Amino acid sequence: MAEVTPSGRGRAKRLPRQVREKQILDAAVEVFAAHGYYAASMDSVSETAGVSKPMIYDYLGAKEELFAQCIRREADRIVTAVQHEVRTDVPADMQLWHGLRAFYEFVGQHRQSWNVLHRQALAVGGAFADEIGLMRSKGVDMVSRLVISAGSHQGLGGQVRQSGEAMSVALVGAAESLADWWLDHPDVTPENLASYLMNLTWLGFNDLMAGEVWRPSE
Amino acid sequence: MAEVTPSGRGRAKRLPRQVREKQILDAAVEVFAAHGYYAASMDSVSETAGVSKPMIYDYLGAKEELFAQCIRREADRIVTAVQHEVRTDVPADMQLWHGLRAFYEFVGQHRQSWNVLHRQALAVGGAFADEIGLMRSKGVDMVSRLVISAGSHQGLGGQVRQSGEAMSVALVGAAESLADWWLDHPDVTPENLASYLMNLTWLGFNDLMAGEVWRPSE
Amino acid sequence: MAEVTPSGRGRAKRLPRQVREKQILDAAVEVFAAHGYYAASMDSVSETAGVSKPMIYDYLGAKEELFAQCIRREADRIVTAVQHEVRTDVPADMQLWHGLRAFYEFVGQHRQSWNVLHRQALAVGGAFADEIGLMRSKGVDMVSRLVISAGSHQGLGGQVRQSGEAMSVALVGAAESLADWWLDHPDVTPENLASYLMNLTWLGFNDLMAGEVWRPSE
Amino acid sequence: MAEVTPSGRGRAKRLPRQVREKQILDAAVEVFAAHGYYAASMDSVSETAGVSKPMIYDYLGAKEELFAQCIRREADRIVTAVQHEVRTDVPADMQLWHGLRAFYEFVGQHRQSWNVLHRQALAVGGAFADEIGLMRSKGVDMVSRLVISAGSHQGLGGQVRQSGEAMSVALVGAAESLADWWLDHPDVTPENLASYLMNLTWLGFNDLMAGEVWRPSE
DNA sequence: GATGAATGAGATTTCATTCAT
DNA sequence: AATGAATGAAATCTCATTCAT
Repeated sequence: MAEVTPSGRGRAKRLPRQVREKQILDAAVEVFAAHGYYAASMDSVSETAGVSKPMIYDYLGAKEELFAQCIRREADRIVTAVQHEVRTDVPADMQLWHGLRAFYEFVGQHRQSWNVLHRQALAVGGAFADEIGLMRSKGVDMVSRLVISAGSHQGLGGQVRQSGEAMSVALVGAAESLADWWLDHPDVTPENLASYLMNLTWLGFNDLMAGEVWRPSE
Repeated sequence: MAEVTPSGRGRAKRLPRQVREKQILDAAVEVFAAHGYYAASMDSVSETAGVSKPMIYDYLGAKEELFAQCIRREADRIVTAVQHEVRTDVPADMQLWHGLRAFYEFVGQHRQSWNVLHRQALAVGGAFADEIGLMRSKGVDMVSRLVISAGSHQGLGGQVRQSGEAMSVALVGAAESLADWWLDHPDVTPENLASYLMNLTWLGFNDLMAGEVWRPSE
Repeated sequence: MAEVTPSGRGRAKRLPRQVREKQILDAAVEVFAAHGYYAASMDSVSETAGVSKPMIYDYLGAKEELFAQCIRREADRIVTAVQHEVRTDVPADMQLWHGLRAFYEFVGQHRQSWNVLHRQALAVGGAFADEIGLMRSKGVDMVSRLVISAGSHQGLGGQVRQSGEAMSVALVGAAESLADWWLDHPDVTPENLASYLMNLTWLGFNDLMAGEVWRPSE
Repeated sequence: MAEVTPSGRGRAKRLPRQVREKQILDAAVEVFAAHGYYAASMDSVSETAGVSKPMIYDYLGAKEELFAQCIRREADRIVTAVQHEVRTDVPADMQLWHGLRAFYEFVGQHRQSWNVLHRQALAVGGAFADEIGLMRSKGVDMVSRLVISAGSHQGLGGQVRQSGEAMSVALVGAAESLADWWLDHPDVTPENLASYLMNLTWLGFNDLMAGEVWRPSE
C-alpha cells in the first residue's frame, strides 16, 4: 500500500478534499507562525504539508487567501475554547476569570495559533483588515458584554457605559500583551496571569461601578 | 527653477550628510509605516527621500539596519516626549496620568511613528529583538517604577511587588491597544483615553495596595 | 515549428531534470571559460542554456555552487581521460609519456574545460580551495606515484624521495604552462608537447636516480 | 603641521604628484593582491591609500588602467631583481641557478607582488593580455637566452634549438608553480626550491645537449 | 486528484565612476 | 591639489504562480 503520511515520497495517495485541506491548513499555520507571513514561502508550506504547490492553489487559493483562512480557523478555535469555559450562570467577575484562564490555557497549548493570529495578522494589516477586525471584535464583545452586564446589575456610573468599548479594548490589549510577556516567563501559570489581570482591572471596574471615579487632582 | 525638494528629478543638490540622513530617515519612517517592513521597498524609500539608493546604503546601511534606526529614533522620540511631561514632584497617580496623556498626545500627532514602532517591529521580530526589547522595556520600566514606588509609599501587599512587572506589561499593552482603537474613534481626546486607563487600573492598584485582593470565589 | 534548442524563446519544453542539469552545466562551463568567474553573469548562463534563471538556482544552486560543480565535473573528465590512457604494465617513463600525451590531447579538444579548471579556479581562490586542492592533488598524485615508483625501482637517492612532491608540482606546473603556450602555437602536436616535457624532465629524473646530482659550483 | 600619513583625517596635505602616485600604487598592489582584481573595490584602494577616489582616477586612471600599472611596476621589479643577481661571466648553469634563487628570494619577500602578477593577471585575462605577455616573455626570454647560449657553447642538438621557447615556457611554469606550492610549505628555503628545479631540468638539458634524447619505446 | 517543470517579475545590494565645491 | 556627495547600471537571488502531463 502506498504511503499516506506527509513524508511519503512520490505521488501521494488520493485523498478526499476535506482531508487534504486540513493537512494544508495545519502546515500553513505552522509555517506562518514560525516565519511570519512574508518570510513564509509557499514552498515551505508545500513541503511541510507533503503536498505539491499546485494543489494548495487549487484547494485553498493563493498566499493571501491561504493566510486569511488560517486566521479564520484559528480565531474560531480560540474564541470557541474561551466561550466553552464561560458559563453564564455565575457572577460577571467569575465569567471574566474563567474566560481569561481559558484564554491563557489555550495560548499555552497553542503558541502557534496565537502568534499567527495576533502578531502577523496585525503586522501585515491592510489586506487582512476584515479577518482581524472580526476576531478582535469577538474578544472585545465578550468582554464588553460582561462589563456592561455587570454594570447594569449594580446601577453603574456613566463612565463605564460611555466607555465600555474602550475599556474592553484596553483589557483585551492587556491580556494579549501579557500573553506575549509569558513567552519570556514560562514558569508562570495561566492562573497567575488571569489573576494579575483580574486584580489589575476588576477592582477598578467595581470601584467605578460604585461611583468611585479617579480624576486628576490638578 | 532648480528643484531641491525630494521630488526633484535628476542629480540631487549637494547637501551635508547630516541633512540627508534626516531626509532619508524621515522617508523611511513614512514608507515603513505605510506599507510595513516587508512590503516597503528600498526603491520606495529612495523615491520618497528624493535620493538614490546607493546613498541610503552608504549613509544608513542596508534595509534591516535602516529599519533599526527608524525604530531607535522613534522610540527615543516617544520616550522623550513622555518623560518630558512627567514631573517627579507630584503623587504617583498624577505622574502616571501625565505620562499617559503625553503618550496619547504624541501618538495623536505621530501616527506613523507609532505604527512603525509597535506593529512592524513586533511582527518582524527575530532580527530586531534588541531594538524592540529596549523600547518595550523603557515603557515598562517607567510604569514599573511608578507602580512600585506608589506601592512602597503605602506599605504595599506582596501581590503588587511580586507581579509588578507583569502588571506594568499589561498596562502598557492596554495603552497600546487603546491607541490602536483610537484610529477608528478619532473624536476621542487624549484626555479621555488617559482617563479610561486611569480608571480601569489605578483604582485597582490602590485597592491592591490597600490589601483588597480579588480571588476566585469557587 | 516549436523550438527545443537552447536558443528557443518562450517557455522551454518540459524535460527531465537530468537533461536540464547537463544543459545548464554545459552552458556554465562555456560561459565561465569565456568570461571568467566574475565577469560571467548568471544571466549569460541562463541565456546560453536556454533556461530561466530560477531553474539554475533550483537545480544547481547559486553561482558559487554552480562554478564548483563545473570544476568538479571537468576535473573528473580530464583526470579520467588521462588515467584511461595510462597502463600500469609498462615502464614508468612510458606511463608518464602516455599520461602527458593524453593530457594534451584532451586539452586540445576541450580548451574550455582547461580554462575553467585552471585559471579561473586558481584566481578566485578562497571559496574554491577545496575543489582546486582536490583537482590539483589528483594530478600531482599521479605524477608523484610514477616518479617515486620509478625511483624505488632503481634504488633512488634521497633527493628525489624527499622532494618528490615538489618536483611533481613543478612538473604539473610545467605541463600546464605549456598547455597555455600551446594556445599561441596551435601547429604543435600533442606528441611534441609531451615529448618536450619528457626530454626536459625525465632525463633529469633518471640522472637523479642514478645519483648524478646538480650542485652549485660556488 | 597637518598630517601626511595615510591615517591623517580631513583634507590631505598637498603632495607632489610623484609621491601620491606611489602611495596609490602601493595601496592598489596591496588590495589587488589581497582580494583579487574583481573583489578589490576602488573604495578599498582609496581607503588603504588614504586618498580620495577622484584623485586615483585623476592620477592613475580607471580600475583597469590602475591594475595594468600595478602589473607593470611589479613585473619590472621582479625582473630587475632577478637580472641584478645574474652575472653573465659565469657558466650557464650557474646563471640559471642564481636567477632562480633570486626569483624565490624575491617571491619570498614580496608574496603580494607575486600574487598580483601571476594569478590575478592570468585570471582576468582578456583585458590585460598585453601586460601579461610582456612580463611572461621577459622571464621566458631570460631563460631562453641561457638555454640556447648554453646549447651553442656545447654544440647543441636539434631538439633544444627547435623547442627552446617551449622548454623555457615549461621551466618558467614549473618555477611559478613551485612558488605557489611554497605558500603551503613555508619551511622550505629558496635554495631548496631553486635546487629542485635545477635538478629536475638542468640535467635534462645537459643530457639533451649531449645528444641523449628520450624517445617513446613503442 | 496530483505533480514536476518552468518562469516573470521584482527585491536587495554593490560598484565604478563623476560632479561640484 | 583634493574631496564629500551623488548616481546609473547591473548582478545575484527569491518567490508566487502556472503549465502540461
